[in-house]
Amino acid sequence: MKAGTSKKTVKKSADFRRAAEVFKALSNPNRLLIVDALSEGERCVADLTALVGLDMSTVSAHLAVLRNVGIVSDERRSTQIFYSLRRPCLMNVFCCLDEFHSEGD
Amino acid sequence: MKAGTSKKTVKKSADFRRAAEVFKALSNPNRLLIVDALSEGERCVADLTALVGLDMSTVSAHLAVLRNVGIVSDERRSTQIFYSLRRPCLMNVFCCLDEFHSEGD
DNA sequence: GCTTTACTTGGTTATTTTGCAAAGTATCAA
DNA sequence: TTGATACTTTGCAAAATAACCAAGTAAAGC
Repeated sequence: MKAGTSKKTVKKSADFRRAAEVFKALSNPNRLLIVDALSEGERCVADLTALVGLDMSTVSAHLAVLRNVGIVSDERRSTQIFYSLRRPCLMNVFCCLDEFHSEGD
Repeated sequence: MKAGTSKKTVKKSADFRRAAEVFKALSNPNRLLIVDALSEGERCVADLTALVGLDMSTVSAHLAVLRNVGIVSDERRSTQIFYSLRRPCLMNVFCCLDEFHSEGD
C-alpha cells in the first residue's frame, strides 16, 4: 500500500461522479452484451452489430460510451475497427454481480 | 463449485438485463454517496438527506431505486426509517472501481 | 479520380431520469 | 383526536438516453 493511502479512503464528490459514469456505461444490457463478447477477445463493429441485433449506428454509439469511460479501446486495421476491453478487472465486476444475485433473499 | 456450474458461464439476455439494472441503480453520484455512507452502518432518511443535500423526496426516490434492486433494505423504528446495505459485496465493486481508475492512462 | 466497404456523426423521436413542491401516510404524543 | 414529525407518493418540467435513418468520413480497390 502506498504512503498516504488508508483502508478507509476519503471519497470526494468527484470520485462519486467518476464512478457513477462507469456504472452508467455498464447500465445498459446491450453494452453488457458487448463487454461480455469482448471479454473473449477483440471484435469488429460488424461482428458486434450482428451480436446485439441493432442498427450499426446504435452499436457504434454504445461503443463510444464504453470508450469514453475507458472500458474499451479501438484500433483501426484497414477498413475495420476492432474493439477490445482495456480493463481486465471488469470481469471481476461480473463475478461480483453473480455473487450479488446468488446471495438472494 | 456446484455441479452444473462452469467457469465460462453461459449468459442469457435476462442476465444482462438484470445486471444492467443493478449498474443503473449505481449510476448516480448521489446514490453512490448514499451507498458509501451506508457501508459504515445504517442511517435514517433525514441523515442521508442532510448528507446529499437534496430534497427529502428526492432522496426517498433514490432509496427506492436502491431498494428495488436489492441493494438496501429498510426498517421502520417508530417514526424513522433506517436504511442499511444488504450486500456486503458491494464494497468489492467499489474496490474494483478504484483499481479500474488507478490503472488509467 | 470514382466505388465499395466499414464505420461514425447528426437529426429526430420516444422514453427515462432527476429534481422540486405539494399532497398523502404512518407513528407517536399530548 | 388533533398535531407534529418523518417519510413516501404524485405531478410536473428539464435534461439525458436509446433507437432509427440519412448523411459524412476513411481506407482499399479499380
